[in-house]
Amino acid sequence: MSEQSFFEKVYEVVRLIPHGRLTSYGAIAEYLGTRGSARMVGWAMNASFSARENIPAHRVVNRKGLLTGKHYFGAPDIMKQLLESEGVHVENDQIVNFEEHFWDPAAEL
DNA sequence: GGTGTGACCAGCT
DNA sequence: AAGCTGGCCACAC
Repeated sequence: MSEQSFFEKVYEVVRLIPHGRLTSYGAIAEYLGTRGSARMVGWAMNASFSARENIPAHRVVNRKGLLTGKHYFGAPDIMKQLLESEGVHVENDQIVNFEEHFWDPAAEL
């Protein structure tokens, strides 16, 4: 298991995010044991577009529930529509009731 | 093999 | 109160 790269771990956790749920970079980083390196998770997401399989990166937002990486989806509206498509309300590039949709891998896994 | 980077987080001013 | 800086670690050149 530990043979896989850090990116692979992040990808798998992101894939395990339930439909209609959200999590933060720091939560994933903490679950992976690299709490101080939340940036690594975000960076892994950037590489996720290079990944062969589709990574639901739109389910990952920052601690404030803000769609920081929306611009990286190729269009600023894709991330928002993906979230709304899953029943998650997004307003002003921010998740509505983020705490309710928040999914903690360390708690669920 | 060293430097730079990066979709963050938390603390300090 | 709000803005800014530093720190953190893994990957690419």
